[in-house]
Amino acid sequence: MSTLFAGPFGANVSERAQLPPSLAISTVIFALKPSRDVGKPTLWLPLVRRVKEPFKGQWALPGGPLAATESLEDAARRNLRETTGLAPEYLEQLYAFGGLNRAHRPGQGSQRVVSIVYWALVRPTEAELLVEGEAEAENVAWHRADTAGDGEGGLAFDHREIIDYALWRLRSKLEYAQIAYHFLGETFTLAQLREVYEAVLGRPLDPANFRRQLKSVPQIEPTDQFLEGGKHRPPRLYRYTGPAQRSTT
Amino acid sequence: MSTLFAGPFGANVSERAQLPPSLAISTVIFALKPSRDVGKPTLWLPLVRRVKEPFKGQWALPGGPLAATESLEDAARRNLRETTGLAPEYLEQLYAFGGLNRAHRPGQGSQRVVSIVYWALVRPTEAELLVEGEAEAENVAWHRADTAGDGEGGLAFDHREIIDYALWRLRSKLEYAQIAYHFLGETFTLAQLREVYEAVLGRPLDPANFRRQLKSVPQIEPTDQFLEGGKHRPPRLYRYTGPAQRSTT
DNA sequence: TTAATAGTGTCTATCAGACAGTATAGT
DNA sequence: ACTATACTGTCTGATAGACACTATTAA
Repeated sequence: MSTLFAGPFGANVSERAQLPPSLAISTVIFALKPSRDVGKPTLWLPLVRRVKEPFKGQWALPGGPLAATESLEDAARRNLRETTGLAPEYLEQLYAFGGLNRAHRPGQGSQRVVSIVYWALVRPTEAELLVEGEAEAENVAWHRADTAGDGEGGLAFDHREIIDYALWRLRSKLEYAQIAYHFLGETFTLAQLREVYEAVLGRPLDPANFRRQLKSVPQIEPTDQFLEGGKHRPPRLYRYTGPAQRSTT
Repeated sequence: MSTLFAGPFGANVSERAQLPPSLAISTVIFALKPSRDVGKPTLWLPLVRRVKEPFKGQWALPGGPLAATESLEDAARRNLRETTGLAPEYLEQLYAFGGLNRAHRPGQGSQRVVSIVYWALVRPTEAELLVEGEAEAENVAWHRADTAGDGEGGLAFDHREIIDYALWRLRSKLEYAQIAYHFLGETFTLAQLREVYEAVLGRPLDPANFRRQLKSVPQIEPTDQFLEGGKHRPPRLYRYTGPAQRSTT
């Protein structure tokens, strides 16, 4: 606290002190997409290019200010729809970020911003909406979750750290909660579900043990359909019949 | 969304729509205190009495507005110190609450408030500061966490729901993280630690199994001291040597 | 027939819960 | 000696990881 007014930017700090902090909502939207580099699907997320300073031209999480007549979650859904055209079924609050120096480049004064960040999981069908979608599509693009911003001078604001935190939360939650289905379609094979786990956790899983564990979950019901078209024995399709969204955290 | 402007309070809603949402910080402070009703220690928390409308005279979580030059966590610590005199060593963000109708009694218009809520665990020695402490002590009092506000027309705002959510988070986190020590002093017996778990989880635990599990945690080191003064065989005192605060969530 | 994945069975180490049994203090 | 709690040992059922083995399709 005592170092707060020290340093070359003291004038900016005291200037900012006059303004009340403003509130913004951002969202980390995870989708599983096949990656050319790796043979297996990996985690991707849509980012929007900044058209204004600060960080003009750099990539940032979709988001915007909080309107006065909507709840936090409604604001997240609206911003998502407006900026990327997505309407994810799974949406949960991640964290409120309120550090002092996150709204501007170091040394440039601007208003203090507190961001309430949500995270979402979308299916491939939902993710396609983005590709065909909006007019401003050239300013929205998918990036790999683990490397977004790497060779481009980094992401805007503290969004790289926010994504890393969201990745950590996704991994933690996947291990004890039933959320992997939100990456997949209505029906899926156990191998597809295992690919989700492997992509998120970053390590291979034993197919036999994975099958045994998942079969003990009553919410995963086998259908009488099989996935045709593969080169080999067609796998059975399963369906998730549990609640669409689990309780918070 | 379509029902937002319906109903008898539409005028208030549109009035609020002109104002930007304001930001507040509140904190749920848990302490373990012996309870007269039950023989065992139970969870308590300090509440402050509202001196202004809305909810004047009712009990509320300690908190206040966010100053422009402090981080969210600093704001939580400052509000805590000012309202209750407490300086907890364990402090973590709980959730950001931003529903439309949480800042006022139903039917009374007022500005929209978004609250970022922190939760804290304090030791008995820290908790005593409150008793002797501040001048406005008559407006600060300890309440049982599970029943606070029950026979008094309820707590102010949505604070009863916030406390219930914090209780749920505390129970969840206790089961997989090393946080129970923050309720205890520098050294403690395994029976005391077990009492913390039993009070938080609300169920008895087998002393033998609890001992075996805790002994497999290297951060819990036995001292060569024993707790004298009991009526029976003196138990060994242990010390927690891990990091003071674990990573977020 | 072969390749490749789907799916089953089984062995083992680990661990949580239950609980019997021993140790040691105050009274 | 008695009692209450501290502390240890052991049995059992459940489960995760490793991995051998069988089944079924397309080419």
